[in-house]
Amino acid sequence: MTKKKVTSDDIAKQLGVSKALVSFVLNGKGKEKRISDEMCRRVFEVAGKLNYQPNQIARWFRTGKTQTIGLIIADISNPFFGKLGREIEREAALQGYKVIFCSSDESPVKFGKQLDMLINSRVDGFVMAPPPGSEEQVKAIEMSKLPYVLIDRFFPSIDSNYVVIDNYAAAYKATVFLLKKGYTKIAFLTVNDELVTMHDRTRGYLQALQDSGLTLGEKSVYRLPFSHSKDDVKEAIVQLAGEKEVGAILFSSSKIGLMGMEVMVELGIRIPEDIAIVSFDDPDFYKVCISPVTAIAQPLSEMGSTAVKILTSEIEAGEQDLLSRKIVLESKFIERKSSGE
Amino acid sequence: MTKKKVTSDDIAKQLGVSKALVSFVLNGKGKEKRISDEMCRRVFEVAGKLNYQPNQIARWFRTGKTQTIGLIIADISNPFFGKLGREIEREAALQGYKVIFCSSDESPVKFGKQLDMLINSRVDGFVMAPPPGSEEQVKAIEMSKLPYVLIDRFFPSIDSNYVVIDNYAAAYKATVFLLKKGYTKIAFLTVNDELVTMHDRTRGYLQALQDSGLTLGEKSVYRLPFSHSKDDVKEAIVQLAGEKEVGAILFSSSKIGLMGMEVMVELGIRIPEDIAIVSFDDPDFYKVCISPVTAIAQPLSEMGSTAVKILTSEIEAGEQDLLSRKIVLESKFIERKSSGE
DNA sequence: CTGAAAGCGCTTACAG
DNA sequence: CTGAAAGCGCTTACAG
Repeated sequence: MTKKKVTSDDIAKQLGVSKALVSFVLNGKGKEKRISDEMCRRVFEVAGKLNYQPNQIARWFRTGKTQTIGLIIADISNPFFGKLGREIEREAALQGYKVIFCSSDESPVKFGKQLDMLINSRVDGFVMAPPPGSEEQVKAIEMSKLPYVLIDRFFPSIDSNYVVIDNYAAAYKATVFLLKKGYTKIAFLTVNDELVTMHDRTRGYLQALQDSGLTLGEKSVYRLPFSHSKDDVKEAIVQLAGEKEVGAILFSSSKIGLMGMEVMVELGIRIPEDIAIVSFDDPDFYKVCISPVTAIAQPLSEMGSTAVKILTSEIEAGEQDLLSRKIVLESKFIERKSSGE
Repeated sequence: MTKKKVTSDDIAKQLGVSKALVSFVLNGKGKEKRISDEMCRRVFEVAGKLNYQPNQIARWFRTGKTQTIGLIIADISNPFFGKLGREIEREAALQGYKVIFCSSDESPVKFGKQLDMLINSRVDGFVMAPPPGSEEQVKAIEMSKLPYVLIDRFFPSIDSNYVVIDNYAAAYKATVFLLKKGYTKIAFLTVNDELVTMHDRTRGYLQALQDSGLTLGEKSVYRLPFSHSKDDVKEAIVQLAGEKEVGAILFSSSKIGLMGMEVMVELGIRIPEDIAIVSFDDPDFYKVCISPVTAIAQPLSEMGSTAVKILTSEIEAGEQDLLSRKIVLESKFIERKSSGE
């Protein structure tokens, strides 16, 4: 168990050849460079005997590639991003990439700093869910010439790769579902409505109401402040349950759905007897909630692996495709008890 | 918006000085090296004007430090590790480190590969929750001379840094709590009992039963197979609810607790009327479960930040402390409805 | 007190 | 077809 790191030069010296030859052989270019089989065999033999571990940093430095992906999501402790992150890690590993995780907390400033840090760390590319109001930061990536794929969100003003679901259709469908159940007073509780992703959900909801001939309209969309706290949710729910006499609520994410349920439990509002609920996202625990939650499940596994595949193909192509890949996947509606009989 | 990367040499040439001087100034060693204030000012000025971004890889290569921590947990999509990972990321960022996330899926083989990959990527150290049976892999880290801190778990056979909670005491307390509620038939559902962490929970549970004069003992400990599926949990629960006529179950983790509740919902077993439950861990959703879950909350924030602080202090000290830091934190018992009146 | 030179460990273009 | 040499962009020990 020696302490000294063995380098390619050590192998070369021991064999009386140049370290260039060692490098060729170890990188599988022996054939290509017409190095004799016997020599190749001996290089591998000595490398194994010395337990040679190439210094990756030297390689990165030389090649400019780090085999690293920068991932920026809102918050890794949010189960939605946890599942997504897991898939991204899995697919990246499959392709020989490691991933640096960053949580932006939906702050454009933090996001910008993380982006700079990752660019300076010479990641090969990014997968990210940019926070609201971060168009400038995203555009600035262009300067670095690094490829990136947006996930869960995108900006209409930026022509980029992205992987999202059809949010409009999903919200429309969920709202129609509640209407068919007989609910007429349906509220929509959301946050980050500036993001297309979220706004498409709002649009889908409103359109479904309109198409049904109801005119509750805008009044029933509750846009929570940017950094929403449980108190904000509470205030909204108190109003909805009280004067608004709402019969059902559609939550625009599981994070807000969870907060909503917490508040309802505290206030003694029964689900679905007093108020029925449907929620975007489908974390595992929705099955065991106070009333199992009717959910709009996103194909997180497919979203994550698709994003990574697009990214690595661009990294390996050496430059960005002229054509951005814009992937829109379908979600799955899962009925449970929270939406009533 | 030029494409060419600016290097420290560009700044040096423009000022007619050596790039060494530029390096000194930019690294805040101007004073130390007695470089005139005027020169320092000009260096910063030109660096700003050229929008100089030092090539971190070159720096890493030169210094051998990457300002990167390797984090290996079981599964980032598990809320327990999600919260923990979030705290680790936060504290690491505070200290100027980025973190590469790896999920081992509790596989020693995968874990070993991730370790090798991270060592070759020259991370500065590790924070990890090693899977059962990975003693050899952990010991192998010694060869790399890299510092590491275990989290949530440790191996009695390895003298290392670690941060855990007092699992024995927590399980003991939870069991006594159930006994005081009047339950006499209490089962303990667990997995990975080979890990001290988990085994300490088992011991605490058994000791509490013994101290109370009850002799249900071993028979009520259900050790699920290593890679437990919902079917395994179902089988156990069916037995417990049926012939065993158990009145309460203590779950050894939130992952298994969630599965347990799913099964109970499917089987129509009411909580706590038919069977009361208490669970280790306290994910957010425990508050809104079918019956809000009485939980043993771990201080995840403190665990994460403590682990990172120990690690970075060792990284910066240049070598491992002779004394391993073994931190045992307290957990918090939170009573909710799932444990009955 | 200041600055030129060496060198980290690879890969690859190029000369023989 | 093979191998010696250059060079990636920093930092720091060392000579002046």
